[in-house]
Amino acid sequence: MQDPLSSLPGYVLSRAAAAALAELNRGLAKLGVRHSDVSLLILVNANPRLTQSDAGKLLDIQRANMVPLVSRLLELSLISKEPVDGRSQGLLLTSKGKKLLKEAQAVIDHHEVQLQLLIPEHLRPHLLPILHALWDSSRSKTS
Amino acid sequence: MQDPLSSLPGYVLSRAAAAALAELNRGLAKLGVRHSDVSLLILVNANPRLTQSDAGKLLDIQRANMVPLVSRLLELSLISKEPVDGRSQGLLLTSKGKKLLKEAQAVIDHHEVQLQLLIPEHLRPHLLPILHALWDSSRSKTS
DNA sequence: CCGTATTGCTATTGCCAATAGCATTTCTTA
DNA sequence: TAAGAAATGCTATTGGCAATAGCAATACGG
Repeated sequence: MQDPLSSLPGYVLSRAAAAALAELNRGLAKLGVRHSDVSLLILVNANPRLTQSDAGKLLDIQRANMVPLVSRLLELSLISKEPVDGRSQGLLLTSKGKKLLKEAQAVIDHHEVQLQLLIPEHLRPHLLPILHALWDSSRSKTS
Repeated sequence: MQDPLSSLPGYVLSRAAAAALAELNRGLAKLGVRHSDVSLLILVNANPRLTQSDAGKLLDIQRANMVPLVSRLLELSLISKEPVDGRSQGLLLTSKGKKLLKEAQAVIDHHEVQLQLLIPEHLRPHLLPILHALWDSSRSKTS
């Protein structure tokens, strides 16, 4: 059986990412959240009163698509909104949100460790630089 | 602005893959196909009379999800079906499919080259081994 | 021959992203 | 300061892709 795809870095990149994401979501499912939820929680935790729009810019999620994401976290009482001015509202973690984030962090930490363990030791230091090289270029285009 | 996400390999992996995929799809859009279409075309080209089910196993796409994909390519006359036995049908590239694949290959080749160019030269040889390390582990779980 | 597995399919659901458009508020600057 | 431009949050819709459950027809194996 010929498999010309597994020699294409682009293809393997997608598959590796999909596998990692699926694995992460399996871990997060226990907490009732998805990876996108957690990425927002992490961001809000690090930047209290972050605007929904600004969070979207960092996460590369468009304003329109932030709405259901934020609504969901509001409904779960994981975040709250606090008016900043007449149109913007700063996001904050509730105590429930902080507690859940702590649990999610444990899941993520474990996930990241597992990821590293998959890679032969001598290649491990190169993982992040390579991925950043691939990602950062697209960032300069987008923003 | 704190960005705790960009130090997480798992997160950066997803973003890098998403960026690469989006870029590839931009290139393929001119041809009226998507990356998933092309991955199937490549596979069928390398393995004529491949069964839809077997292609799904290689691409990690479930049988049910292969249906719309194959239907689309049939409708575009890029592939054809040839009965193998009472239930299976082998997939074949039509001449139109071969022609389009050749154009798509050019797009992909260019895409893969660009990908490599983003990475500092001394890291380039490590790209594929690292990605395979991440991907292959999930393959042994799945199959 | 009979139970089991396989193949292709329908139908539905969920997640995530993209687009277009809208009302409100803020900023800019002439 | 008034007027145009930009930002913010939102609605509504669409598309791509994956997951699940279930079905009919066919093939396989003891």
